[in-house]
Amino acid sequence: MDTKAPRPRTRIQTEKRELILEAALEVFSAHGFRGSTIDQIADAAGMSKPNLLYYFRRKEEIHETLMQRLLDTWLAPLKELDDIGDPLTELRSYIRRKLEMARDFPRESRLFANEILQGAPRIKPMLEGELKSLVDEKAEVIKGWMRAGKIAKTDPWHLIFSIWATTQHYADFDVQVRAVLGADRGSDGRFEDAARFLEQLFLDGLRPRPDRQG
Amino acid sequence: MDTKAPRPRTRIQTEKRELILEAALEVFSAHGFRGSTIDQIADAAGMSKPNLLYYFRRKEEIHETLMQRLLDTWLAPLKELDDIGDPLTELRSYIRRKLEMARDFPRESRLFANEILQGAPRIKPMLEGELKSLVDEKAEVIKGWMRAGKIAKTDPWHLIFSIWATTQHYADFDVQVRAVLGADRGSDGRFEDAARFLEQLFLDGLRPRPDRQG
DNA sequence: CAAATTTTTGACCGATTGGACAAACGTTAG
DNA sequence: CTAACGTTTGTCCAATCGGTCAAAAATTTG
Repeated sequence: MDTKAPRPRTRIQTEKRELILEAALEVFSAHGFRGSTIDQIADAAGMSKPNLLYYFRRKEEIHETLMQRLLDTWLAPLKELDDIGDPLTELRSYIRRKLEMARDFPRESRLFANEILQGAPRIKPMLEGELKSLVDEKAEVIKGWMRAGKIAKTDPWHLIFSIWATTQHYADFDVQVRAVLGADRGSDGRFEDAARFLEQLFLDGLRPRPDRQG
Repeated sequence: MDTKAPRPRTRIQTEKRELILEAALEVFSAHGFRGSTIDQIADAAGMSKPNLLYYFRRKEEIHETLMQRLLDTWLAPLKELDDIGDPLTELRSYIRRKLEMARDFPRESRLFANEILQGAPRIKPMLEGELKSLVDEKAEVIKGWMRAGKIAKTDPWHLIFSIWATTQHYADFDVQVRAVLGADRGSDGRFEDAARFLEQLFLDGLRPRPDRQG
């Protein structure tokens, strides 16, 4: 005999769950897990607390669902880092893609940062398993490029870290970036400036070199 | 007539306040402000909650005191960035100093990261005032180096951001770094590897160049 | 020593929190 | 229409939280 068949999901259930997750992303990313209350999320989703708890039985369940979705989209750019094509171009577009994600999904970035900052209590196994495997695999690809003389020889793991750090910084430390750049420069051109800077940094560094064009 | 003269501090007061701040740093940096309870801090400090509240009347008072101290030590390395000496050497030692701080004061780094992540509710004025001034000033110094052809021309503000991001990453995302590097490489040599990598990144970038020595 | 002052504690309080629950309401299929 | 099922709400609860308070204990001062 089979155990309880999991009921199919209603139209309303699908919609409302989506609404809740969107609201929860907003709230969790701004205040962290413990800093957020079910009431806040329910408010943001335009429903009552008991109603919200009808769709997600516990606060943790919302957070878990959110994290699972997040991780897929979050690692997608790295998965796309491929051995085909010019190495420098590949890296450059990886950096650009990560920077675009920081611009377009800052809440997701902050949700992730919050989790890691607190010691990753809920996703440590994933970090040590899935994430480590993926990074190790891509590190091998990068090592290949180095052996082939296509890019400078250096530590591929720390290279990946530095790309994560510099790009996500613009989402996670957004308030600080805005404050330092000021109202004028802190707005629209910000990400284009960052993209230009990071490209130059990762390609050529700071050591002055003779102008490559007249 | 003068208003209440603020009583001088007792020996016990000085000691116990220090004990509490140390405990609070541990707890706040691990769980964030809202995620931490006075009981946790009192426990970590080896005293009862009412006893702790005898030295700091409110939870926020502990956090404020902690933040004030933090900011001084946190900005010290940037303040030391001086116009004397070789620019590349100056930048290299700034990076090294920041990396050492991430290694030696990871809790302070995480406390700061927590505050910024949540939108810097308690220190935004400082970011827009003191911090912005300091960064603007140092950006001018760096611009001078660029005009003099001592380092490559690029955006000095984003350069500073990238140094902050890459170095603090090793404190704030420590769990992730450890998980990805694994138990073996995750331990001692980690910071030396990072230092070597960052030096190479910031000086020469990734574009392959002919070996500078036989 | 004794008086004054500082430090520590146990008991307590009101507010907030995550969550339970049954009853009411809405929707839909036969 | 009506029975069955899905949805929503008001009310309630126990636990936890930040913080108070008076009184006990320890320390300092004369």
